[in-house]
Amino acid sequence: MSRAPLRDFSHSLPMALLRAREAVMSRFRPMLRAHGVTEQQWRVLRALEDSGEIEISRLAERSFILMPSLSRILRNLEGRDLITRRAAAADQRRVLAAISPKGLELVGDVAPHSEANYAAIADAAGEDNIAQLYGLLDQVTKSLEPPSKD
Amino acid sequence: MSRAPLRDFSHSLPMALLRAREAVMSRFRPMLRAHGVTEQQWRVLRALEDSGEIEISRLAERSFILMPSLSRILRNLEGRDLITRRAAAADQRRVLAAISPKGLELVGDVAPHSEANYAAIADAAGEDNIAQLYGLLDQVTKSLEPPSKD
DNA sequence: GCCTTATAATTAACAAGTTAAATAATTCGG
DNA sequence: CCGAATTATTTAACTTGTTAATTATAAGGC
Repeated sequence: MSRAPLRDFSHSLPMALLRAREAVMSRFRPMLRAHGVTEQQWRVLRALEDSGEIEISRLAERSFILMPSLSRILRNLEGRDLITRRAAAADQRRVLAAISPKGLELVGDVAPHSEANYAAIADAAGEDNIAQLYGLLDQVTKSLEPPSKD
Repeated sequence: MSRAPLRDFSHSLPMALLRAREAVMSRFRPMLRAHGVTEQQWRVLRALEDSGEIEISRLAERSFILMPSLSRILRNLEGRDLITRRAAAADQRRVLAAISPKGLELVGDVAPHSEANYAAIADAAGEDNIAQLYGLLDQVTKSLEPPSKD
């Protein structure tokens, strides 16, 4: 038998994950765009609403956005008065971010549409499949992450 | 009971997919980088090796890269003599791309490392989990895609 | 109290994602 | 044939991802 060629191109795990993510996000992006926020800006606003004022390093972890990207996103959101930033009193290196009233208002406007989308997705794909997918994704992700250092 | 707040921020399907994808890709990117290609450039080269000379619209579908991005990537790869581009004889609008000998050589160099990485990932996450994940991703993706128009 | 080292955040530089607009070639109706 | 509508690709403009370098502040050793 001949040497196995490269894995069949259509069967790549990163591609399958990308495709699935795109299938989901394509249902969200138009709605977010209509409200003037990108997917990542929305993640940041949601995370800030969830956490209250928070160090931006932790915000980066929670929203799963790298610091350089987050830095630009916060500059943008601050410029639109959707968030506030201030240096921490105890340590001037640390920056604390918080969602503003205007930001809260935006989240309030967008949230119902977001929830409706999630419901439509769960309906189309099947609640059970989604739940199973969550579980499997978490499991695989954890097994691939390097042993955490704390 | 109070109105349910927004879905728990940590339980978003797009985020779970993004995290899983990042867990996988973080094992590939350094290796690809060492060979001077990005993840997307690698996808394009692999797709071209797989398909032979092909219309770039179809290449976009296969590599799951939007045309504007692909256009830039092909310009880059052509500039490095890793691929060739030419107009189709029958229809001058269409552009055909093909991998070059130099591109094939690069793929040959990178492929063993890529395969080793896949094996390590399958080992770490469990073959069964990966297979199950593939199936579920395909299923969910298909159920969310709009009914194809052909 | 200094000087080195470490840490938090930003900036830089380049590649890619996303949407819209522009360009160029083809098809189609008359 | 000829001009309007279509189709394939590229370009434009803006945002984000990725890695490396830079800046500013804090912590520790002496």
